[in-house]
Amino acid sequence: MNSLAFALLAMLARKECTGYELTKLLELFWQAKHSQIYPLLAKLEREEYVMHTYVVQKKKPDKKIYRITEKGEKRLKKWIDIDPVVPVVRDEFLTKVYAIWLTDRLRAKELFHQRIAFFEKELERLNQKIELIEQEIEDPLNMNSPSFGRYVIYVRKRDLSEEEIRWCRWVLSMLDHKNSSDRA
Amino acid sequence: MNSLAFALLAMLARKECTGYELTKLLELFWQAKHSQIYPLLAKLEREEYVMHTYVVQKKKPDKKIYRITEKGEKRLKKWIDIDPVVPVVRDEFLTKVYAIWLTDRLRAKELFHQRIAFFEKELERLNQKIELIEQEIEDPLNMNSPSFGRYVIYVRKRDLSEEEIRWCRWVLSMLDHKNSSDRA
DNA sequence: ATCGACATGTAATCAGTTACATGATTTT
DNA sequence: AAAATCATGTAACTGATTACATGTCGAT
Repeated sequence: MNSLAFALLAMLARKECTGYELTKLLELFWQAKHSQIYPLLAKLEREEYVMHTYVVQKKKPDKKIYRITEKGEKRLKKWIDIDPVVPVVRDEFLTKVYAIWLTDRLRAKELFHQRIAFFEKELERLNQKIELIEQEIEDPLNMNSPSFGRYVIYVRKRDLSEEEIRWCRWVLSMLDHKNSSDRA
Repeated sequence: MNSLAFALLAMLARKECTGYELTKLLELFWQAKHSQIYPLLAKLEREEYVMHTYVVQKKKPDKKIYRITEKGEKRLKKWIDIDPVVPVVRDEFLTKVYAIWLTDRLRAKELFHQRIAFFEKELERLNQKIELIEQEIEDPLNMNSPSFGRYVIYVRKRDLSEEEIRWCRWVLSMLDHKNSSDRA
């Protein structure tokens, strides 16, 4: 049972999903390709943490709807009680920022402008999602609601995106004001 | 040449390091164990992106000090010009938050209190680092300074840590006020 | 006396990505 | 006519972690 397995269980505890749906829903906090998810779902089923029903469709490919089992929910609950491991972040952008003194000011500014553009698009998407949840769920801020976690995670992502943009603008202002001596 | 290879080059472009030092310095934006770093340094050396000098020590184990080569710096500069891939974040804490409705309020609060404690310790460490850079480097906000990137990355991490703490406190306030009906 | 810092490496395993494979329907 | 969405899977490879291996010095 690895972290991804628990991420799948956490998703399925809230609502039943196909592997295809899980791949997309998981992007919120644990990126994984379908090639990793399908075999893992099969493994979780062999170990009786999840089960599926096969649904035949005519206009679309057939699908497997997965549900969490009693055993799966118990396992998940027990896992929540042990302390989470430290987060891992791997971001190529930061490596480029680290080495930015090797570049010229133009490329430096471009890098940050692109980053801002990326997070502004993210912001828009996240705000839409948040509004949608607020409309659909009667009380997403009641922690007994299965949507509580999902809701606050979206809010977190929005807040952090906004902070990231603020930081980018701050760096850009430094890039504009401070550098009279540009080697390039 | 993978992302980690460029992270190593970016580090070595700023200053020469041993593999041991790189392992620790890298934590700032790309976590990797020494078992991944040592073989990769050897590979980068075979490909002439870095070179090392062997230093014999008496009170400590001997070490290899790595430096970036001309070829390495050229390769790194070229890489900065291509667009960074999207960041990957994998954080078990968020999976637990997603599934928090399955737990009782006590555990929920504990989870967020622990998270706050973790980031407060981080904050302290980061602020110390930032102060140190401000003392040591005459003008860290000049983008021609090899410490520019390092400096702004520390500031970013501090800002994001503060935002994370604010968000945790917000969730905690929800956990306190909103839940009259607790199943546990 | 035990633990952490310094320092480098390999082997085995696990996790994650890319590519291969198929195929209907809907949108551009 | 081409691309995107839906839908599931396997194979090959690359990236990352854990465990094995060694050894001194200084601090507690």
